[in-house]
Amino acid sequence: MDNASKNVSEAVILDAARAIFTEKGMATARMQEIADRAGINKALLHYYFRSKEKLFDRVFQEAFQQFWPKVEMHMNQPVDARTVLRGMIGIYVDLFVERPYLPDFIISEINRDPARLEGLMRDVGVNPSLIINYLASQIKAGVLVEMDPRELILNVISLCVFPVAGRPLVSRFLWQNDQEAYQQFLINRKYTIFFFF
Amino acid sequence: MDNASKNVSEAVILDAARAIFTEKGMATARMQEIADRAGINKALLHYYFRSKEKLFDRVFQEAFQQFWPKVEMHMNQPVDARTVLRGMIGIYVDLFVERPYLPDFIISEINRDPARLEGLMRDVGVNPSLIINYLASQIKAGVLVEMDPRELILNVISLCVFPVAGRPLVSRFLWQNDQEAYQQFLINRKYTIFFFF
DNA sequence: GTCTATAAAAGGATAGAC
DNA sequence: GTCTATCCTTTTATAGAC
Repeated sequence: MDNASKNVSEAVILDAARAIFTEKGMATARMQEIADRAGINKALLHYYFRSKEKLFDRVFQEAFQQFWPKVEMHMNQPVDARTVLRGMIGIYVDLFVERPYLPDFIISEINRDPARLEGLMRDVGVNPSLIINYLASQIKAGVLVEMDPRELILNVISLCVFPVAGRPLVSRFLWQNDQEAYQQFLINRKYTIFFFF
Repeated sequence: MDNASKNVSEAVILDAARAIFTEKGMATARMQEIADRAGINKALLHYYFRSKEKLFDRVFQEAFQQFWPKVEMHMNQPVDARTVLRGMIGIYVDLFVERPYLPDFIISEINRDPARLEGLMRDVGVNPSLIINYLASQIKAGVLVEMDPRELILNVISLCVFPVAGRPLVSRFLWQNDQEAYQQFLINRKYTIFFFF
């Protein structure tokens, strides 16, 4: 199909779909709402993407990719492991400041259909053993705290993800709904999380 | 209404609704599926609880209560703060081993409708300042690590919640889908999380 | 490629018999 | 209290004109 012949480009639709899907999830999102946001008609959605499911798949794969930051780049730099770790935390904190709905979106939809994972990992080209082996060697060398490397990764991600995914809960319970203060706290996490390791 | 006149008790329906709602969430859950699981007819669901929304509210309030463990009990015991903290971690680990869908259920539904929080906190009688003040005094006394008490609580809960909420993701990525090993790891967290503090 | 109008399906809710 | 049958609304998906 010729791209020049498309007036409302796929990109416009995908932007709208991304916003609605990540905020509401597959089950709650409505095709009508996506069409409205894209400034087009419902029928046109089905013209570009045959079904809600197919549109969702596109959006979700892109979101899943975001969630697996390219930490491999950092690993090859001539810096020590603590700097790599600091960089990884920074990537997540920045990502979630920009896209706060991402964590709960990924978690919920994977829980809804875990079988989806296999295809995603293949398509996105994820290779966890790279980072695990790197951390293992650095731990053995005494550069990082003594800990199972998988547990190290899991702890870092836990500390990055939950404060964002559980934001309404946490900001209400612990910050008395002071959204400014909580937002600042989340940004500062770039440094405070690192103190643990 | 007379309880003796009920053959299929509310409890049976609530058990079924709890299982379906916590696993699939409000939007994905189907009244038909809840009825099937309870071994009854769809119409009977509406007889006991007028609507899906009302049935969901009952289930969700009960789930929300579970999520706010009664740590106040522990605080009044003549034990040091580190023991209280260890007890709090144990409560969460045990709860999530028993009800693994709880964390994502709470997080997702609160994100879907944050306004719900106010009513819930009133009904359940939550008072966060109790535990915050207790931890603050213990930190000042040097019993616990130097840290904003709210951040301390948030970190503990993050480390307890994410490994469960993100289980399919984490067990596939980092444990190569070895469910037995991952389950054992989750149980062991009762001790490993505590090492951080 | 984009629209209006409409079909088709799914799912929550009610009527009425027993 | 429990069931079968049915209604009604919502929402996805398609037909067909321009």
